[in-house]
Amino acid sequence: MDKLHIYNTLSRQKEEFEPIKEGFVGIYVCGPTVYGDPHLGHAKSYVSFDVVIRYLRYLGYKVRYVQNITDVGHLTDDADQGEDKLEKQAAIEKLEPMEIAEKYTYNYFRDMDALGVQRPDISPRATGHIIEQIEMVKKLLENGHAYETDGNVYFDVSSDEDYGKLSGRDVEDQESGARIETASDKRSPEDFALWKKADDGHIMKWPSPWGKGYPGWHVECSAMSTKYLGEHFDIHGGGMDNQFPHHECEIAQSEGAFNKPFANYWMHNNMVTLEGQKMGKSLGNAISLHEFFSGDHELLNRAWDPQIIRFFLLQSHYRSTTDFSEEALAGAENGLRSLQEMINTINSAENGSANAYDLKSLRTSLESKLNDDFNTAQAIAVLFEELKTIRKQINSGDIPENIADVKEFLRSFVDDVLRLWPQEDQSSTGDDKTHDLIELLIDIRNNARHEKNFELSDTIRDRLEELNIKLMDSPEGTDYKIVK
RNA sequence: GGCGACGUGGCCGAGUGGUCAGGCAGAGGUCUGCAAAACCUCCUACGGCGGUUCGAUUCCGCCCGUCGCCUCCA
Repeated sequence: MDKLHIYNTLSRQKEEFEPIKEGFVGIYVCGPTVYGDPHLGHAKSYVSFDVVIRYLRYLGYKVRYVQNITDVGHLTDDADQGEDKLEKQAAIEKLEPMEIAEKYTYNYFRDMDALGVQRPDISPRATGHIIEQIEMVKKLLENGHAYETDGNVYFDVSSDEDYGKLSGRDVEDQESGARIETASDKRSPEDFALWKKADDGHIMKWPSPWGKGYPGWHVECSAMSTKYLGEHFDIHGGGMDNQFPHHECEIAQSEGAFNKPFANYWMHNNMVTLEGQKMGKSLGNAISLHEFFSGDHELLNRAWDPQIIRFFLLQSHYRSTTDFSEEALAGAENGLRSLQEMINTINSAENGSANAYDLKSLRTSLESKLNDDFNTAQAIAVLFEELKTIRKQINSGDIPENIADVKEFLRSFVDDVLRLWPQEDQSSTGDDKTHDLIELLIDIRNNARHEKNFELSDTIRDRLEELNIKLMDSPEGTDYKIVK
């Protein structure tokens, strides 16, 4: 595809992307509720959208990326009965709710940084936008889409003909089988809370025209996306599990308050399983990202470099489910290393004089893959094939005359967009003394080899390998690399 | 019960109505004192049963299975 196409959940098909304002993209992605450490599901979602953002920028768009931090209003249970997740965790950890929010916001960014996820341009907190949320609720009341009962304000779903258009649901069909525990003051079970009255035990509460209370979960996204991206913007993203009810409610609120379309394109990433099973605390397999990075979990045999997890995720499509297992990750690790070896070889090639490599077709081919709803899996396949070809040329001594352009392009694509560039100068690599010492040992070993003292030469090689220093002989001499 | 997605070779995973995904693992070979790396070659799958078609893994129907949502979740 020569133009960017995005699968739009609203239409259930791929559509050519056309921004509202030429050259600019406003995108909102649902962020985390900060009451626990991020896990593989977060990784899938935010790595997926990271590539979306990076690729939009690569294409030359000026992007404003907004991703909320939910620190109030998200309930543990039924939207009417549950406890606030932050307050519940605060009780467990014996901390203030805002301490919980700070702690897990910190952990969230720490782990996302490790995965190479670019930070959003704006990370608005729900608690920092109570006024905006109250204003939004007032508008909905004025427009007849909401009603107040005894300090609670609910959205009146029956007032919105379009309700269900995103998730393809028909409100009337939802009753049977679903657990219904309607709060007594709601007119209809599908109505949802915009503002909740706080009882005395509630810590996080604010004054409002309806008394002291706190905002409903869905309204924060409507209020904050509007504040930073406008009432009508380009792309809204999030996990598939949020399609209903969260995103459906956002649309209802925003379109009900402003009487204009909300987001043009809705993107949803698919879910993650672990060894074929859904992850969940009750199943005992909810491993946090931090535990993956450190290997510190009883279900894990070893630590997994964040970049391996990123690569593994990008090898599948964001709209497919991803099943994690250590076996699959090990395969991904070898694949990633081999890809990065190719990049290193190409990147260290000197200027050449052989026929130019057809960079334009590589570029076109890679772009066409990402233009097709961000098909990173195919883009990576193209990279494997093409980089292998380039390396072959370099190894045979025919370095293309445009090798500098090739390097520059790889930087912009593999590093800036996919973020799979080889990690440079890790730990001991950059140390000059270490380098000199290894070279010294290589010299000694090569002398031994000339004298056919293979016992000594092999000892040197084996002992270095024990130190994770791998020697590679070639007709041009001996090279080494430090492996992790 | 309702809505939706999916089922690809040992593993992970794209994709398509009729020549190829790709990666990992494995096998053989070239090179090497040996190994590693690199290079060459091989391993040719599409849940089951029907239907449409000259031809289906790709379209349709049914069945089986897995997963998601319908209630908090990326």
